[in-house]
Amino acid sequence: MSRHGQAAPPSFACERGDHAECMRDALAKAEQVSAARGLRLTRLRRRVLELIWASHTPVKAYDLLEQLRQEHANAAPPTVYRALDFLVQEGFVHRIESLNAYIGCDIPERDHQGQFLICESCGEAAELSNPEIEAALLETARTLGFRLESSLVELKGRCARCRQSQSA
Amino acid sequence: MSRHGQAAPPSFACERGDHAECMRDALAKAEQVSAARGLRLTRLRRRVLELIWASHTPVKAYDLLEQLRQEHANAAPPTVYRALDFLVQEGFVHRIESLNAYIGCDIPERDHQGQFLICESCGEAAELSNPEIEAALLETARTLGFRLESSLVELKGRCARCRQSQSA
DNA sequence: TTTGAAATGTTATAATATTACATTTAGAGC
DNA sequence: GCTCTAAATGTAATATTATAACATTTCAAA
Ligand SMILES: [Zn+2]
Ligand SMILES: [Zn+2]
Ligand SMILES: [Zn+2]
Ligand SMILES: [Zn+2]
Repeated sequence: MSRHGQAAPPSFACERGDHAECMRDALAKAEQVSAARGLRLTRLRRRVLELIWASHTPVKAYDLLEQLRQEHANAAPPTVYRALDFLVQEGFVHRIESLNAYIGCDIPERDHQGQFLICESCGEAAELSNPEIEAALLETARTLGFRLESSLVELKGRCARCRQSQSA
Repeated sequence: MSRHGQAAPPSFACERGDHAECMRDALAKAEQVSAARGLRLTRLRRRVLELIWASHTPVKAYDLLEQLRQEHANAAPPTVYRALDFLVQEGFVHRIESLNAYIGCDIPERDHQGQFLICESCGEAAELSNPEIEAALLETARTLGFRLESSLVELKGRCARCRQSQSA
């Protein structure tokens, strides 16, 4: 239920009609996880997380800053970068390196790195966790005697919806 | 032959004793490929490529700029960024997104995206092209109806040599 | 030899991120 | 409740990375 239209394929990134639901769930989970870990999800950090989830596409630090300033006159770059550091550190958001942008993660309780599909047409990004990709990465590292600490996978192209709606 | 020491494992990135050889080969290949494609590998572009190959680790744009300035007083940011744009575009170098840095590619004749292993201890980076990783990425994209245009894989950790020499 | 496109020069500025130090806040222990 | 401390935030300055805009030069094709 709660689909946008009849014929359009679902968004690959968020299939719910109401993205605000995603946000509420994410914030609730962030509260939970923070409590469990003894972290301080302060008003500021929570608000930054909320602003990130409010967007359908990955958000840039200075866009967050601009939004913050409207409700918090003395917000400055460190304000947002510190909040982002915390949120990334704890897995509530991922940084997408190829975009210098941030996106919420809906499974912060699981320790992992993001793998992303990014549509260059609509700008949406979807997180994957494909065990085959992970296995191939681990195996490659192992073969080369490399101790893998972190991995970054960012795939760009066009999502199904954009291909369909734009004749390609 | 041409090994560095007795017991040390070879560098995972460049196993030749003389890295200058890598550079000479890369420049010769760049000349070849440029001629074949009707490209202008100008003195400036060639020099930037040479500076990139001269380093054992990925090089940052402003480090290149600083080096260029010593022999070319009016070098400015656009000087280096334009050369880099050309070199990346034509596949002579890859950009490593997670480092904001550039590294030479020794197979510019083959159209591909880099996949990298990056040692966080010695800073060296090695390009891979693991067909299993590629297959897993393609398959994932296909399954989601995504038309894949480019992919980015950057793996960080510690190389065999660093693990051995630093007791881990 | 003209001439037009590509490359480079030049200046300025945009976009992204961090350092350093001061102040405030929130919770632990009393 | 107080006190103390560590964490979080405020604040100013600056570092790093990258691009825009327009002028000039170079180079090869016609
Ligand atoms: Zn995630
Ligand atoms: Zn799309
Ligand atoms: Zn390559
Ligand atoms: Zn190493």
